[in-house]
Amino acid sequence: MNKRESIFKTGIRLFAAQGFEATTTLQIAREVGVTEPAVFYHFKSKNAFFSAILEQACTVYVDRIDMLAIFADSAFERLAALIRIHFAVVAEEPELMRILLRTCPARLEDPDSTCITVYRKARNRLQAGIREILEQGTASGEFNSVDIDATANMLIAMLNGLMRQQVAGMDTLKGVEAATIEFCRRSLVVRT
Amino acid sequence: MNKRESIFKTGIRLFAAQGFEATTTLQIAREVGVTEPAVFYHFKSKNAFFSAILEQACTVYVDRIDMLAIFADSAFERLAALIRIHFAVVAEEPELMRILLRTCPARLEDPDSTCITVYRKARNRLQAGIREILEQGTASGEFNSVDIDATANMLIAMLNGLMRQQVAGMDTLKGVEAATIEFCRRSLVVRT
Amino acid sequence: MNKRESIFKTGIRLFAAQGFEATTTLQIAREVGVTEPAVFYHFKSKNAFFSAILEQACTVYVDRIDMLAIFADSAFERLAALIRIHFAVVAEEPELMRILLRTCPARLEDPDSTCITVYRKARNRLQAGIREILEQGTASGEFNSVDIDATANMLIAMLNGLMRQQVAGMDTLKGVEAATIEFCRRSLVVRT
Amino acid sequence: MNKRESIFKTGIRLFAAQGFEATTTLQIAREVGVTEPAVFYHFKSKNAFFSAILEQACTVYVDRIDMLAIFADSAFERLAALIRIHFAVVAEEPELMRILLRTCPARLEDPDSTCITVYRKARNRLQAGIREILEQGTASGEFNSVDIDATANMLIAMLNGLMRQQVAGMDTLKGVEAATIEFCRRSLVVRT
DNA sequence: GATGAATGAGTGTTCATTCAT
DNA sequence: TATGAATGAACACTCATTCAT
Repeated sequence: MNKRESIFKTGIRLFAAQGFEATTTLQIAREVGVTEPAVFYHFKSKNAFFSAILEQACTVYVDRIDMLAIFADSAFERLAALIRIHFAVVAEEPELMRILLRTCPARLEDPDSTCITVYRKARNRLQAGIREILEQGTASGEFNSVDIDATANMLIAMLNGLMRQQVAGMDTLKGVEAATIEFCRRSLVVRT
Repeated sequence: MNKRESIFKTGIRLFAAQGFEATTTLQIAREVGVTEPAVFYHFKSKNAFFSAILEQACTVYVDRIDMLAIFADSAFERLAALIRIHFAVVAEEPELMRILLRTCPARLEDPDSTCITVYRKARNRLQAGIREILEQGTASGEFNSVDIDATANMLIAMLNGLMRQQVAGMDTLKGVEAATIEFCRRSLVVRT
Repeated sequence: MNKRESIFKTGIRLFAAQGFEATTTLQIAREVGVTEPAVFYHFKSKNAFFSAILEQACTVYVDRIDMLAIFADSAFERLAALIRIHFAVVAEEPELMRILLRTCPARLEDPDSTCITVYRKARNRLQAGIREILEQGTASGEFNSVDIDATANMLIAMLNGLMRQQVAGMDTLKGVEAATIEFCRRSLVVRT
Repeated sequence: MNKRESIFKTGIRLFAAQGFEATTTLQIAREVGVTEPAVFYHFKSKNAFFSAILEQACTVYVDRIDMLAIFADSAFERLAALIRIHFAVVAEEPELMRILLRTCPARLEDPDSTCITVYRKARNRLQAGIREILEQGTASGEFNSVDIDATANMLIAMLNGLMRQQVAGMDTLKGVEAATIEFCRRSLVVRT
């Protein structure tokens, strides 16, 4: 069994549960069953360790967003898929998403890591994806006409808020996903 | 000038800018121009100090939510007012709201304070308010029929996400507020 | 009794006996009878602590060199006084002089302190003093003519070497001082 | 190419540049291009490694001193040769001499090595050599009569100081060597 | 001969907190 | 009210060294 892997996974669990500052390298080591320097053998520093985890969290998220490219039926179906993805990724990787959402921007600027690059990619993919959906939808007449920039911003905030709610709450109300999709459908899709 | 007040205000500023862990009592004392024990004279502990600030943040927020009771024209107007309030309170008290939003749940369970009570009151007020609006709107035929619980949850998540976006971003897109209101209007209000 | 003073004196003793790296802040604290953070309360860091000590060592040394200005009888008497001073200062403050001599240049460049300034002042005073003596002696015909720069350098090296020998050896041969003075007299003073 | 040799040479370079404590075995290994345990394969411990280097430094030095036995023209010529040798050995092996001069006595008492033996031999050879020169010179009437023990000590201190000056300074004043020899000639050689 | 992994024992430093004054 | 001095407990991190492979 790979000890580096164990350390990594324990790190994810503890950082997710307690946050970066409240988690000590000694605690991680103890839970894995190694000594503290072992953590530093596998990862250059606590910062670098956290960055590696954060990078994976970003990667997991970005990968899901990128899968959307295939769904091209209608603008609304793409939006619905985007919403579903945000619920699904929290359900699948709740700890990584909790870390991703809780990480304050200051930590991202850590010079030890390439993590900020991945983080920005995640943000940009989402923003670009939503804007594209709105543009496609309004251009084709499928959607009511809206202020694209502002509505895109609002939708990002909404998805962010929903993920946080899901991540925080132990009770995952399944109805929220459906309600969100319907809410958007009524608001955006032109009635025939 | 009141020293307790100075300490309190400096605490708000620093906790908002750096978070709880990254802010030290020594730093607060220095910025105020007193010595460290002076902070402990006025506040029992760092936790208690932070709780006092957090309580004020909750109070400020709850007070705004409670003001809504007066606006009773239509269900949608109440919802719109609620949205506007969330933008307004961030604009008026950005530091307090930043503290409120960034505070991780673990910190709220501090036994030193009554802060969690106020915090839960805030959450409950909002939840109750939104549910009431949705019930009123659907009952009167003003709104389309929706899953009230799930939609209320979604709206709370959305407001939360929007506040965070506003609090984090230096660029306050004014259009987002209008876009959000319009988004909700199209989704909820029955077309005539 | 002043604890800061105790820490300072213990620092001198231990740094002199063991050097900078081999002396730990914990050890200093224990010998004083306080806890480790007490050292950091009185001195910003181990570096800054050492710099303060080094500064005092430089000051003690510079003060002795400066006293020489009064002795103005003959060039040779001034040189003899300079030599005597180097023996005397080691006898009076052996620990400070040991620290001064052992300090490697790298440590002097510590940005925490003004210590390098004092150190350079010490070097320059000595160099200027010796050159002045040689110039005065050769100009007045009291000394044989010599290469002033090179001879000054040699004399500095000799004084340095003698101080080290004195500082290192527990057996302070009193004869060395006299032998050194006579050695220089025979070499420099013109025979009549 | 011999790896043990590479490690040895890199050790000399780093110990000379940074001193014993500030040089880590990991750093040595990396600069050589091997892993840390490789250093421990070739040398029992860091102490033993350093001792081996120190021993070579001593040997190099002792060998030069011993060469002097051949020069037997006059007492003064032997002394001049001794001085020249001290300048030459620094010019030829600056790193080894830097290590030799900077090594604090505590390190020499390492029980892992025979290094102290060689070190003492170096000291004793020099001391014996100088005393012999002085005895020969005074006995034959070539030198003025001096306190032999004390003058020998002074000359050792002087040579030590000069080596340090040479080792520390990047500016090797060639004049110093000549000035030193002339200084000693004037002081010791009886005028005819 | 050499390495990857791991460790025991420290190292300087920080921080909330206390207490006599 | 407020401070100077001090502390207990921790923290991230380092280093020489070991050992199975």
